[in-house]
Amino acid sequence: MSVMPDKPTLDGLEAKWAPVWETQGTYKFDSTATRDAVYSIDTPPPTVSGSLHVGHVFSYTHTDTIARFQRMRGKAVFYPMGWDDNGLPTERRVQNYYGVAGDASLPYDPAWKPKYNGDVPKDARRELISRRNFIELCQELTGQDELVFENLWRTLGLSVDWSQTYATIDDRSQRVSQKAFLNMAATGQAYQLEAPTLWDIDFQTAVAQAELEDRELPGAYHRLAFHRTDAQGDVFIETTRPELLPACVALVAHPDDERYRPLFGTTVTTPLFGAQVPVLAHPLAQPDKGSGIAMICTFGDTTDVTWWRELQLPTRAIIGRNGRIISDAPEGVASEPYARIAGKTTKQAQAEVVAMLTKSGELIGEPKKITHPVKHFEKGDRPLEIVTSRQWYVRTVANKDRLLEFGRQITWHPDYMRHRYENWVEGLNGDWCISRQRFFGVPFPVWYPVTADGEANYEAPIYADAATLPVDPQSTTPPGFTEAQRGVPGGFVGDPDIMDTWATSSVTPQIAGGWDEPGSDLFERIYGDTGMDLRPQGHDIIRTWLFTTVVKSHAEFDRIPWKSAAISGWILDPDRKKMSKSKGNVVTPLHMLEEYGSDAVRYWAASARPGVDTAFDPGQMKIGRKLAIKLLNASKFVLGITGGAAPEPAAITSPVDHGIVARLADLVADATAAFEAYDYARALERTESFFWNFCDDYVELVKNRAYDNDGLDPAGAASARAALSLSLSAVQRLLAPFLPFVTDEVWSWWHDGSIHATPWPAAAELGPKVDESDSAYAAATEVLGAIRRAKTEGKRSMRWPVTSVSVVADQAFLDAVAAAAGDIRSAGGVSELSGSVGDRSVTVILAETDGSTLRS
RNA sequence: GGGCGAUUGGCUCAGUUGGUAGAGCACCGCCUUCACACGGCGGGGGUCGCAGGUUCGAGUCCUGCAUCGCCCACCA
Repeated sequence: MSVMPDKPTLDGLEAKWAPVWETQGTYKFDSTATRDAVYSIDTPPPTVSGSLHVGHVFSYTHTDTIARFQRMRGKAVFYPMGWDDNGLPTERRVQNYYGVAGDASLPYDPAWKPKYNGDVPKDARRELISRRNFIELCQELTGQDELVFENLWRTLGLSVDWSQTYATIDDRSQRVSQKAFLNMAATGQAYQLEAPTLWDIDFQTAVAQAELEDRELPGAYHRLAFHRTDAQGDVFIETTRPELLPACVALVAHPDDERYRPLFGTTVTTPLFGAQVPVLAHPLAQPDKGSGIAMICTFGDTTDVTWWRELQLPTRAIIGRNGRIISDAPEGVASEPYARIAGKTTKQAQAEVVAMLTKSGELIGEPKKITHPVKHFEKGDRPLEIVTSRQWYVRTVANKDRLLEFGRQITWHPDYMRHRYENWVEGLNGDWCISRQRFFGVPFPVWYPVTADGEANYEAPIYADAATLPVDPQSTTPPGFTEAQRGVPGGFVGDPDIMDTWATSSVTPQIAGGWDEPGSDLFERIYGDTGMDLRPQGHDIIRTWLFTTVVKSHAEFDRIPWKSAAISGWILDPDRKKMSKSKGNVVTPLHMLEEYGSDAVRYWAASARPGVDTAFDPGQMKIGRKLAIKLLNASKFVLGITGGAAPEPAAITSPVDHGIVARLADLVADATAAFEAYDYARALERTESFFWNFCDDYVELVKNRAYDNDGLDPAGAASARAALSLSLSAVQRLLAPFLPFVTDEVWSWWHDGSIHATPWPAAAELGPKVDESDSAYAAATEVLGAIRRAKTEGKRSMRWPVTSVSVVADQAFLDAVAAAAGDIRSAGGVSELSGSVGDRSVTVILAETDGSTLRS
């Protein structure tokens, strides 16, 4: 127990209580609890290379209120924290922070040190360093970032068990990712394939469907003349990408399109490049697009890939991995015009092709300017291209039905978020490409034999032994080989790629739960046969993190990964635009916590309905701060009356006291049900509403009786004190998930031990519920309201005496008033209180003088 | 094109089995030392996006429409 200060304040409560929770292990997971006694949370690992913003504070607070509720309900809460330091965002941050770039061909230099530390001059050239040096820098910088994050989370009051942390690039995560991969490869759920792939020409890597986004870009329809080989004239197509003309392998129109039906099966010659291509029919061709007939290029977009595959067309690839036109013309394409675009970017090539077409007269009319959606890698700047490459894939399309069924098995909060998932799964048009041609990530635990003629044989991958994980095939050798055999005929090569960041994030339950750790039964306790309890996350990553986790859980366990998914909304600017850094309106979270106090910021976050996009609103934080201050003062006042004695429900005898307790019982039931349905916002709103009513009306009504200054009514005093104590205890605990700092402070004034380790209020502790008892309290409140109104209208203070109050009402109301008469007279300063039957009215007559002269 | 959500006082939002519209902020007025001026009390202010329908009765259920926002899609 700690001493109740004379002037309670919120200042310093974060610094006071966060260390206490740490040293007392308040949030430590009970690793002996069995699965049914555990509540496990698949915490989102924040991207440490990014900056924390109010959106993080917002959504992590939501999860924390749930964690705290479950803990008070008696569950052993497994609430870990992960750091997402894997992947491109970290690479980019390291490149900019240290002024370096990775180069896989360079040897490792153990003595190398970075020249800059976040102070890279604008004109500095990037120093090329080895992959291993680069990765060491990534680990160094993310280590620093993690400390900043942890500090913020502790200040915010997240009830995370800080002994349960992981990083998505640490050995454990790598081991789990690789083990999951090996298992999928063994069952055929993962496979490799040489095929056209979405490709980012700047990052020089394959990307997955889930990482695409459309961006509106200006473009133009170019009307081109293809020549019929039967000399019957020309066929006109419209294209936005004339530079792909040499990659054209066919024309295609809808099978029912009368205009082109006669042409099906014939051959035409491409303008400029003179290639012979067939005219074919396919139902994906849209008669109302352009001229209704399109050129198929290898590859302009994903539709081209579909046509190419389904019509079994040849390949004329002209775009290289760097986004430039490759040097050699494809088979059947005129080499002279091709030489003029070879080596150029697509943009330069387009200008050149248009110039040549104009000269040859095969460009009909002026290009028609349009804007159209173009596919981009969500983290990239230039449009994606499609290039043929060998990649690893995880099966999704073949499992659609099962994945949809899993989506229905998961309980979604709010429920309608389920549609996002279903929409995505139903729209899948290719398996999940999980390999990336990057540096910082989890390598594939795979080698390939090198044949006698020096080529890697991808058909016979050598998988790492699971017991040796994690492995980096670039620096370790497969069983039975020596390092000297690397890259030589008869030897081996390591798979050079790393996994998609989601390939690791999608096993966060396994990573956090120590799935692969010998001798650990943690995973059984937190996952077991049911999956974890909760996955909290944003709706923007349903198609990535949520979906891929379900995919992995399906592949490994054929089971949903968690019972519930709680989807948070976004933080919007006050003007309802999505908050973004580029607009310069991101508020620094730590500054915000310092300015308003952590409890106040948490109040703002918890006021938002689950899943609802919410405006950043300092006003709401001020209200939260007022609530916290009110709790300090009301607690001090009530404890001053009761002396901090434990509540004794049996002492409650007054109808007014029964009234507040009955309302309290309703509140407890309501808040509990709301929390069980993940509606923390409702639980908060109800509790807050009760609490203000308790302070403004109930406390005012009974405080004189509770003091019992003249000692005439000890039973009445005991009754009031018991109800005050009972209410205060319950309210403090009901607010604990939202305002952890101030509630532990006020709880410590009359209890040993943290409020956060105390049971959630239950109906049983409130004593037997007395029905109808609310009417005395309700009547008292109404009459007191009339008295206050009279004083306000008479421009008197609330302490001004009242000569008489006459209540006219039905008998039931009069009885209720009579039952509360003592409290009404005392609280209102009423000399005479009378009642008569009739239409309800309350007449208040104020005293002529306030009587202060008499008193003195 | 398909899907989802939102639309309630100036602002931000509640309104859970359909029963005469609520809160906070803002605004106006009143009240100061005895829990709280980081306070208390009171007041004004809304035909609940529009149009139909079901019902004794609809902010609440059904249909259609409008506006805004988001997700998805094979937009040559």
